[in-house]
Amino acid sequence: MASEVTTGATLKDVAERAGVHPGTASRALNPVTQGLVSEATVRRVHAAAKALAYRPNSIARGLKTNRTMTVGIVVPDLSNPVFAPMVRGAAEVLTNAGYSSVIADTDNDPAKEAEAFDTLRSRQVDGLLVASARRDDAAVRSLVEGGVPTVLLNRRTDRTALPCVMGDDTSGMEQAVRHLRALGHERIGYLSGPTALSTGLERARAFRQLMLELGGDLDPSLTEECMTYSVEEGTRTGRLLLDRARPTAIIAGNDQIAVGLLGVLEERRLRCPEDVSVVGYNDMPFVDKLSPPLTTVHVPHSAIGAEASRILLRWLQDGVPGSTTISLGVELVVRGSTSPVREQGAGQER
Amino acid sequence: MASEVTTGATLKDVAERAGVHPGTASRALNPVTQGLVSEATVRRVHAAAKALAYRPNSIARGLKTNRTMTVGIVVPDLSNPVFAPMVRGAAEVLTNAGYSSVIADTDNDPAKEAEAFDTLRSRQVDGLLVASARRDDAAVRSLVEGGVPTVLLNRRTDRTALPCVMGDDTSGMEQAVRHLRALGHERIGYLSGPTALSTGLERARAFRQLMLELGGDLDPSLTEECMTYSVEEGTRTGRLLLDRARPTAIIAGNDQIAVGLLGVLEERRLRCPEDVSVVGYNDMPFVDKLSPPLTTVHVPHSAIGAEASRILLRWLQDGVPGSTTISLGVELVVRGSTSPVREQGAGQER
DNA sequence: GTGAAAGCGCTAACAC
DNA sequence: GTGTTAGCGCTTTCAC
Repeated sequence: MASEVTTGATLKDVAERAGVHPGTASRALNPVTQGLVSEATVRRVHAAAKALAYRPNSIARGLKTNRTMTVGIVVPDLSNPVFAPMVRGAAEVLTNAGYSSVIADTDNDPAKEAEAFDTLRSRQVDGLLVASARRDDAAVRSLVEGGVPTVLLNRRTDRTALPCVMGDDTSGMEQAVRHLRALGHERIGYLSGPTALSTGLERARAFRQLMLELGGDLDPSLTEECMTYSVEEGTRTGRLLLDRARPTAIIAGNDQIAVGLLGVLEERRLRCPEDVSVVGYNDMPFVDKLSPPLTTVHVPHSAIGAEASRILLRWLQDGVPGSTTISLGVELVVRGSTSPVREQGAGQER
Repeated sequence: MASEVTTGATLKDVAERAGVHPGTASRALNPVTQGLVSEATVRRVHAAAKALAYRPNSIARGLKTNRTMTVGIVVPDLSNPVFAPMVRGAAEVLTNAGYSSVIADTDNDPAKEAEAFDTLRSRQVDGLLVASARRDDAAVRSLVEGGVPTVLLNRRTDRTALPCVMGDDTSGMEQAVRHLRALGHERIGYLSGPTALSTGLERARAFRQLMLELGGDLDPSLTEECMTYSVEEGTRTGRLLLDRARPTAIIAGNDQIAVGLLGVLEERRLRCPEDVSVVGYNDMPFVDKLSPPLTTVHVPHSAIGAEASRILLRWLQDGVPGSTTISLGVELVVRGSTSPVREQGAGQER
């Protein structure tokens, strides 16, 4: 007779082999209920389980207990270097707590996001980690109404009271602006991320606020908004900005935008940092190897994922959402793309 | 009475509302069995389902059908830029086929890998995509014995006959060596990836093979092996190599190693590409922005994930493993880190 | 074309 | 301490 490799042993098989009832076997195998069973039985059952290479069917358990020990993680684009570490940080904490992570990539598409939520709920995930939220996100709102424990990562929505873990954008922008002001820059350009995302809006607001406080030039012609966080948009808006203004420094809404901007500087024969200082945001891998190495705000993405998971786990355990928004500390990393402002006119026009 | 937001409607509820038996409702809702039900009933059931916002419980379905429509994806390190696109490519194909993806990050730890396989099997995944395999991987072998449909990505094992999708390492290395030879390089160094991984071994073999064929210098002092694919190891082995040899060009086992090497070149005041040409492998994001922009072999990681998923899907459908190993085309991308060899002695000693 | 009933593998309330 | 029983939500024979 062929050995039954594919079909694993069931609890009934284990019970039979140990000469006990399935119910007893279940108790013996579950660490929590194990105390209700005699030590000898526990040993026998465990031996039988081992002999049969018994693997509990968590699907069946989930059906009974109404908990799947699974959480859904929804990201806008896994190949974007800021989200992968977030997922990794989250998955690690989740795994250690016995949870599995189902991943969904929305490709920055609201329709796919809604679909992902649907699928995930169908799969009875116990909770959700969402990094794809737009400020006005109907799908996320319906999640709240559906009562699914959900924690937002990095991006938050405007009108929902969901817990959210993110980097401290105000602090990050403050460090960036102070750094530039300390170097003597007054005309500071700003290439904003999309303000349909909370990160884009909040960094832009913080920038304006800080410039107001520290007395920089708030000429609106010094600001341009990208439609997406991408190198291409950095290129496009960088050109627009430099076509009409002469900032001595530019802050970019994130590192991709900064990279696009660096390209524009090069194509216009403007040197960085001598002619224009540039500050990015996120501290993506390898931006320290660019030329010049990018001065940027380091955001602890992995920690964001980990912390969000802990909040979700607590929610799952207590049944009530815990903390609301928490901002993790960020830190400006000064590298080669920023330097003191040059004397007016000293070579700005090549 | 409080509205029952968290507990979704069940099939029984839908059936009741439509005035039919749950079995009938099930048939009406399932596209395959829908033909067995009168059109009027189908409409009534669908209406009821919609009204109750019915969401089928795929857990319960899985218990009955023995298929969870879930596949596990196991990667060694999600924050490594080569794996994220692979996962993304896989998840997209899988999602379109109605499957969900459970992700597991092994952190390059064999023990964690074994654990991940266990968990995933417990969760009754229909199949597995494994990108973390070592050449000698006991855990993967036991997967085969367990009969779990599994497709390997990028890295393959020595003695298992599992389907595997990867980049064509021989072709990649051939293009790299030919390029360098065409530029006049004869003393070509090689910073190998770990040969415990199939990619490390196969690229190293291909390198030696090609050098033999094209008549380059095969002095063993021109080769050094990294213990991991990392910038640090690139730095370490780069120093070792340059301490004892004077290659005019160096090929790195991957881009991280190349980045480490670039750092060593800088610290030794050797210019790239004037003094030493450098070739990487993988074409990670942003290596085109390094200085100099890295010449490297482009590997279609996202396509590897997608193709592996298709093979797995077919296996799941037909019940038999399809193709075995398939190599996807790779292409050398020539950028600024390689140039013609300089005259002997012309400035090599600063 | 539809209802009835069994059962996937497991857990938990209830006996004894 | 252990056996019994019911049932999680669904699919799928089998009747009719």
